[in-house]
Amino acid sequence: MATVKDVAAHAGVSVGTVSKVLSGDATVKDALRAKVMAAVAALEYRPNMAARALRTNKINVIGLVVPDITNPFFAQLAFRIETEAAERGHMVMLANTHDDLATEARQIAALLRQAPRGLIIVATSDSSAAAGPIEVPVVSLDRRFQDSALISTDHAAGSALVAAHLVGLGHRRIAYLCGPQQTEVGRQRLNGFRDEIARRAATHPDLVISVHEAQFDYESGEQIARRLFAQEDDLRPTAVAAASDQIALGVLRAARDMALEVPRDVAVAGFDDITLAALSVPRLTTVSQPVQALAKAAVDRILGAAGASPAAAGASGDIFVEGALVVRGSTQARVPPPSGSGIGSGRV
Amino acid sequence: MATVKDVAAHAGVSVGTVSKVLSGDATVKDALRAKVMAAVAALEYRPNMAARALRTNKINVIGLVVPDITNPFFAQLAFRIETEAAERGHMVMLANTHDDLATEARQIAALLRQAPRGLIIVATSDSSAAAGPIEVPVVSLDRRFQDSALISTDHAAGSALVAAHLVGLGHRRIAYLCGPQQTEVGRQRLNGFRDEIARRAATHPDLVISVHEAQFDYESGEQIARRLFAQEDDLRPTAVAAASDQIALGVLRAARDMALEVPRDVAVAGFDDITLAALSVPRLTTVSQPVQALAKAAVDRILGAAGASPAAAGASGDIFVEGALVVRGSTQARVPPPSGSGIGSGRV
DNA sequence: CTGAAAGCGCTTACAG
DNA sequence: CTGAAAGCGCTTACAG
Repeated sequence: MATVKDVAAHAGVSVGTVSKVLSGDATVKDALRAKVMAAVAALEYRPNMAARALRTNKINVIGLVVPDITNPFFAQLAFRIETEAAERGHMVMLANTHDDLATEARQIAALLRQAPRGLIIVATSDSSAAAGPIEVPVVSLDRRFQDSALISTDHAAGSALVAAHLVGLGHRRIAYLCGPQQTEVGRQRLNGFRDEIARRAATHPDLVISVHEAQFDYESGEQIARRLFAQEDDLRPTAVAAASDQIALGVLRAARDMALEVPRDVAVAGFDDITLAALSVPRLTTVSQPVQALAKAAVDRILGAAGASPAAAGASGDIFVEGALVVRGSTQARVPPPSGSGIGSGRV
Repeated sequence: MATVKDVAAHAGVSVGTVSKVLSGDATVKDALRAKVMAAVAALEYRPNMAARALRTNKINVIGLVVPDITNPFFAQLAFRIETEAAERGHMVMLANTHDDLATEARQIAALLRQAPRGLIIVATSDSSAAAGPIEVPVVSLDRRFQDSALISTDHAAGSALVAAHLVGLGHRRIAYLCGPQQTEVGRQRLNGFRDEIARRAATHPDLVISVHEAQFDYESGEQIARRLFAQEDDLRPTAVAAASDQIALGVLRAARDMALEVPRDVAVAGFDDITLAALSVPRLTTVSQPVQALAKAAVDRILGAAGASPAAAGASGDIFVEGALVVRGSTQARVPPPSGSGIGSGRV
């Protein structure tokens, strides 16, 4: 491997000049610059990153910590983060914590030893233990790590979109299958949904909501839905919104088993827009998480936003990005939209 | 950050001794070792990886190049590789090529600049262009990169397992939906299936196989299956094996649409064992790829197998790992097993 | 068994 | 505008 020394000799200049040319120092005269560039090309010189890192004490690497890259949502985040980082000349070091606190601590320590530009951490679901001050920028993604700033989907706003959609379709008896209330995500999604329903109840006095706590999984969704669907027709909800697509898929299964047709007999909506949501029968109305925006915000935080909007962050430094309602076959109008709202008012 | 110098001063020894203790040099006397360790603990000393890398010219990092980490199979490989590497004290740098040749070349160059221990590459589907000699160990995973050794599932053997399973269940009229024959995977899976059928035909003269080329996707599977299922009962295959789960899922859909019950009217089997395979109705019989063994073999190749089996590699250095047949609800016996084979002979 | 010293490849004040 | 020199933190022959 050629070094700056070789390049300097080949170009007939000092190593200092080579270094300046390489770093784009504007004070180098064009003639010298050209000679150096020629030598760089001739020798196929590639800078030694370790030496540069030792000298400057920073390396173009971002550490990414996730519970399990096998989770499709985390894989999507990782994909976007890596792509964004690559565009800005940085590599990504990946670490899985297996959703285990001790492993998380170990992985973070290992990452820190590489002296990365910063850390993007999707924390383990157990609240993460404090682990001594970290000298590089750290940002939490999706799940908060210690007291670092959080970047996540605006779960409450997303749930509100679903609530508004269902009410707009004419549903008045709605069941909400919330996630575990000891999780922040579970709470925020429920709050957003309930608040929006409360707002709508002002103009729709007949609006009724029932809330049922589920796990974020298929089974609990199916189980709760079976109970709901076993009720008489005029008690049964006409729409079921779930705190996750997994739950909603379970609801879909229960409906099919109990000979209820979706969306004719009951509308169903989820949250997350996992791949399966577009493959179910019928396809699932849901809220897609703004993966790319989340990834970009996280990388911007570490590398410094180049022309980004620092205003997006609140005083706490937290950033919440709005998801988008994706309307598919599992929801449809119960009654025609009020004539006053005009043609197409049912679209979102 | 404390340095070796600080530790040396704190322990009252030279930096050379500190370094020796840290590297586990056995010649250091216990008394000194203890003093050094105490200083390390007191100062919370953490070695500077950049300095170590500069000096030794190697860094405990493995580069991993995949087309797209969002692909569940690659995500699983990445998860296992990272876990395996972490256990051996190494970090993983992740790069996505977006299945684009130019991006692949750029990502590999970027990775190489970090002077990693080696590169594990899942090549882009287009044959990868040569890109100058690479100085570190490189191993291809799943898809061959240039002329580097390949580690992959033994696709032919896996297909043979499916063929043997179906014949063993009593099927004599079998359709095989192969993958694109310009892909190596497509060819190997077809060859393995066809060879096993040919072998069985020796003892089952009535065994008939028809082969139909599909893409590795849902749609082409559904489309071909519709044609197959439109045939009269005594021409229609009693079993359909597909070169991928995606294809098989399409077959399942076609069967449902045409009122054929799986597995009663027709047995269906796939390949890959994607997550969806265990969620379909009925659940899909398939071949699971030995992800963990593949990952371990790849890491062993880069880091040097600690007590592994070098004998596993052929002369070419290629390693093929056998997948496992996973029997689920989509296949079942057409006829009782021959009495000679005893109870339970139908199990695999 | 331990220490002193060189040197890995780079960047960065500092002279000139 | 360019060059000479120090030094980042570590490891490793080499003396002793």
